[in-house]
Amino acid sequence: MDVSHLLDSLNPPQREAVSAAPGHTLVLAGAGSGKTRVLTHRIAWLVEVEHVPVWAILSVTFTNKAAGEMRGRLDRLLSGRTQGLNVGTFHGIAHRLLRRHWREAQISENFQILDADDQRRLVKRVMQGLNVDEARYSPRQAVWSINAWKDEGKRPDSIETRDHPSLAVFVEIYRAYEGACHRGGLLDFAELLLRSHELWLHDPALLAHYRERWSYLLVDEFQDTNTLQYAWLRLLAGQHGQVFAVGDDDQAIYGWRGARVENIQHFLRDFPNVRSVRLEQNYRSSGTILKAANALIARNCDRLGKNLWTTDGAGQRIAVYTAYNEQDEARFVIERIREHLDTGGQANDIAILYRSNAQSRTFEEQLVQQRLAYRVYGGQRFFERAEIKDALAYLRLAANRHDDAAFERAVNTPPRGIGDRTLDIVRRQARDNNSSLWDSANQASTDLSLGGRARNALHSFAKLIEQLAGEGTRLGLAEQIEQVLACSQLREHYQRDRRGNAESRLENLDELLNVASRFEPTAEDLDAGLSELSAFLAHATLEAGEAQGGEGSDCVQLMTLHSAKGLEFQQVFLVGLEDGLFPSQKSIDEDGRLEEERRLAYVGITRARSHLTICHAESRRLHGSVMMTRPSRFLTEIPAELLDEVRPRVQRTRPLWSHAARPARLRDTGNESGLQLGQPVRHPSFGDGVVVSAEGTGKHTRVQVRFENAGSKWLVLAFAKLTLL
DNA sequence: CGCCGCAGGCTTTTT
DNA sequence: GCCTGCGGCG
Repeated sequence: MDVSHLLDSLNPPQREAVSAAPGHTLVLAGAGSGKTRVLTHRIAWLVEVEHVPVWAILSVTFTNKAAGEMRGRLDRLLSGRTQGLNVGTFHGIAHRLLRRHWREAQISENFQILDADDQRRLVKRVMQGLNVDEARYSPRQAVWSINAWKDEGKRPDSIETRDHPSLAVFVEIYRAYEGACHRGGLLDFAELLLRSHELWLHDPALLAHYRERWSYLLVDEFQDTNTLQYAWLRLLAGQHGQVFAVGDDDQAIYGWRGARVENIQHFLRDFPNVRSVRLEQNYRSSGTILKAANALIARNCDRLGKNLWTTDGAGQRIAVYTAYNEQDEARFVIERIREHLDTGGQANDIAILYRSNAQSRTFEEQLVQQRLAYRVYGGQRFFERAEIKDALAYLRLAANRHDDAAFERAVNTPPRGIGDRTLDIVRRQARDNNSSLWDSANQASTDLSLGGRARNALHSFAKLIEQLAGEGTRLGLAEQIEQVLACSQLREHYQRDRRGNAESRLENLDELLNVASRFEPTAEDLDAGLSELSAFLAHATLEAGEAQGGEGSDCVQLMTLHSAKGLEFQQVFLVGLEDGLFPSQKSIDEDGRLEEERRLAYVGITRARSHLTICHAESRRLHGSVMMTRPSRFLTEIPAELLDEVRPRVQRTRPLWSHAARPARLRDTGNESGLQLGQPVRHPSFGDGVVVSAEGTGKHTRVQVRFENAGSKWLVLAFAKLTLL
């Protein structure tokens, strides 16, 4: 068998991974080392050389984008022989599994998926039903706890609360929320995974079937798996399944949402005879950029250890610019971009990467001013827009009357005289009878606990939904949505909306019709028994779509470091490298969180192909007040000989501000209190520190002091016993 | 019902 | 500083 077309384009370690003998394989793939290539070629190898039937292969990714990319590459590599090959996200695969086995999983046949927003609302409702004091127990935290528990595979009964009474409140919320989800046929994202895991656990025959069926498992971004996903994979693999895991512990940046890098080590421990392969040759960045990345990441402990190298030359040094403030930083970056464009460069080559979304604003303002095309990643996605969710809520309700989340949304949007008073009665009744809002509303519209007007309103709402459900079954998806928009008067509602965005809302609704008319359920959807409507609704929630269009157009890209993972750009501007921003203050304050920030910096640096520019500002407006900043510790961790200071760094020893450059608000505070930003001070209990920010006047003056050993504190000047040093 | 004003929060994001 | 959500009022 001639396998040259699968191996020729690969380097020796890549080849080793792709052609690995049967068994488990761990590929530690450094940034830019061709991991997707290895994954796709491995699948092709299994199919063409090992003669594994495509349906026996399950390839799991985290994002739809990654899954789509993989599918596209495989189509080319296998020249279209990918019928029946399973490539998908953890959630997508779990979803299909549950659609097919809803009975065994003990869930409603036409269950709906809750997105983060639906989940938040529902948890809040549940908390109100339980009379939980929202000031003491925030809905935010409740949602977070529930998701964290689910990600750990825990149900309310298996959570130990004896030592933590306050935890018990959250467990009760979790329990009540589970009840509400069950009644409404609703599954949140984590539930998809947890349910399918439990489905296998409780149904050995079914598990055996899937173990038999999917005996070749491939996992991308293995460092991002959480406890539940790992358990899911391990269960599915069993004794005979072969796992091919690809990951990079140095690019693990999602620990804060439950990802466990340790799963890489667990894989080596839990699975027998894992062959591991390191991919360290980098095909993306210049030698200098790789040196910087290597030096930085070498400061982390507990690494599996990798050192990126390239056959390319050193290339340019990394430019470092010290700006006055965030305005100056943006001005500098945009000037550089102008230069690049003026010398014939493409805007597409350029990315501005930052730690937090709030930073994009300054850049956007100046890009607009300079009339440069740009695109900001992140933000609201298409199917998460209020008007879209409003329209879909009617369809959801038509498909499943007991969907309380959809009911809450649709019942009074547009306003039809079903106010909070009425709804509260409906909600209480639903709670008392353990029924859905729909049933409760229908009951309320006949009994006399409500006024006539409210009864009528509820009654006509119910009629509307029945009508949509009745006529809808004969219509195509787009017609069905059109019918919703017309009959519910949603369209008029948005037309009347004169808060300035009526136009874009209507455009979005039109786009919804477009999307719906183009939509076709996949073979897998149909296979799992989904109707066109259910498939569309699931698609809307599981693949909420791009946040912004303009994908193909030539523009500068702005995004957070997190969203930049997996991408590469000719020229990267890494901005806001200041302690407190990047690394973020929270990760400095809390123990053991710095390494993840450092990995984030590593991800940022390794996005650049040839030009990397790092910026930091000496002062920055953050949460409303101006802060003095220090260059990020990560900047000092890059060897100086790799850096090129664009402007000599201002001496950190006084004067920090020339009189003219000092912002007015700061000057005021400075004059009155005799304190200057940067002033070293001593506090009787916190020790020595430096004034980094100030606000207020007279006896209300508060200063922020960054103490050497006690972190940052806001102190009221009149009371704090500060000594000037 | 809908508008307005105030308080509180505030890193990162996918599914 | 900006956004969200809530409560009060017309």
